[in-house]
Amino acid sequence: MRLKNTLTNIKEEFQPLGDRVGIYTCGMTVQTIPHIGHMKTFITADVLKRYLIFKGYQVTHVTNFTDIDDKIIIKAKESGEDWRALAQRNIDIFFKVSDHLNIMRADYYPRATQFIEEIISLIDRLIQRGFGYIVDGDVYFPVERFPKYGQLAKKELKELMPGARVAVDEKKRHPLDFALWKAAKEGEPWWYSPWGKGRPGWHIECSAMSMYLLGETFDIHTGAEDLIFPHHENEIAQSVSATGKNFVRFWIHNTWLSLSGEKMSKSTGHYLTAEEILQKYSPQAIRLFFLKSHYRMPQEYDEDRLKEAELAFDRVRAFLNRVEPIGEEVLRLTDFEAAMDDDLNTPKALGIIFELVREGYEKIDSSEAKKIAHSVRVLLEVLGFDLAPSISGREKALIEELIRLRSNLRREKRYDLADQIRSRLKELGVIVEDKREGSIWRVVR
RNA sequence: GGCGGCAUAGCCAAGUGGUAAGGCGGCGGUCUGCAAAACCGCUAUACCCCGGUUCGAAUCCGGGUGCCGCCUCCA
Repeated sequence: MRLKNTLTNIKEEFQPLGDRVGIYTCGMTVQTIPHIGHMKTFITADVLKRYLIFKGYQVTHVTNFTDIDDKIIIKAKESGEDWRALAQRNIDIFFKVSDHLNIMRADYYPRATQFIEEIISLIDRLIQRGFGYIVDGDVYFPVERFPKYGQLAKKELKELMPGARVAVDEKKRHPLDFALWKAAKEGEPWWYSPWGKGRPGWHIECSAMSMYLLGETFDIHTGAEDLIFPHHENEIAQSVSATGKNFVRFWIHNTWLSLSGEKMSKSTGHYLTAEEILQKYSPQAIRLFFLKSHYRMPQEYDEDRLKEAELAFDRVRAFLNRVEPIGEEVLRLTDFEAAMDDDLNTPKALGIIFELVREGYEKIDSSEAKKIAHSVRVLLEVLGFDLAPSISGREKALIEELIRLRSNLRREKRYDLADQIRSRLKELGVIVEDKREGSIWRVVR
């Protein structure tokens, strides 16, 4: 399997370091509820993880929450809510949305505030080794002391334009030095540290938590491309400086989701929440919308594309509804794996699944169709599509009773009533189709 | 100023040297009480432009144009 590594900018053959594949996904700063753009990142990581598991790897997956930072403090102060309650509320919504989208739960969901001790000892280690300096209770990382600074983002220290958009803090020795620890101002939350009361800087938590849970060198770190600089660059600088070891072997970054041609961003308010999108579209359609485009290609949020995905997935679901899956063998598996092995080419993999579906329809009443149904099921599940029925047994029995009644009406040519039942069921999300051999039905949405 | 990404049919989107996957839409047909679904056929002489390399290029090289992003917090 080859994965495009941001560090080297080429597709590299992936081999795990040890028995288990360690994956760290940069999670949310829980100052707001998740928007649809966030979900692209978590679905990308989900597909990578599911595919690795499918290939037989043991995976340890970590997704963090940044539950303390400037904006959380500001927001809490503005609303009068306790900052912990605010963070928890957003975390709760994240889980609700994430589960709804059938994103596999990570093995660990560490929070910055639960790792203060580890963070402090990591900062201490950095200071001991000369990679941290203290100014008025703040601790900064001196980027000039790390020769490879900029290697991930392919930036040269002297070519960067510090202060281009934000005033340079005169406390720092170099404008790009970043805070490992921030002294608490009046009224802010704080923890005790050797440098006084304060809180961790943004980047250090990810180094502390990932190394604690996955080891000082681990396999895969994922996130959206906007985190490459400075966040991931800083993670590397801190971690390597503290341990003297390589930090992450594969850096995987997905693109942003844009909205009306502009980046979707919570700081500008230019975004749509995940919850509102889930009101309008099925989790499967949303997943299909994302996977139809390669994770590293620019993608625009577009309602028409979502509607399209809904129709396309409905066709697949209707096939699986009609044909009982039978068999062991997964057809087209070699093609599917070749696509996925090539840096997770989900658009190509989906193309293979759609080809199978068409072939299945062609041979709808044959045993071949049953084998195809089994194959389609397996492959869709590798990609994380939830194919479980969305209705209860009682609902199913009721619907089938109505269909039976309607069939009798049709036999008696009482089409007015039969059509009424059909259109009423449609309003309720149950599609009825009359075939030569009888009526079939399925649930949409 | 530096760095990176993208440009393929009506729309979305794979394809990185061998003659254009897939999805949605559209048109014609089969089937059908009607509807729907499904199936069949058609829907890019062609991949932003110009030049080059090659037997052969959407794919490689050079030069343009356009759009987006990063160098602030952001998934």
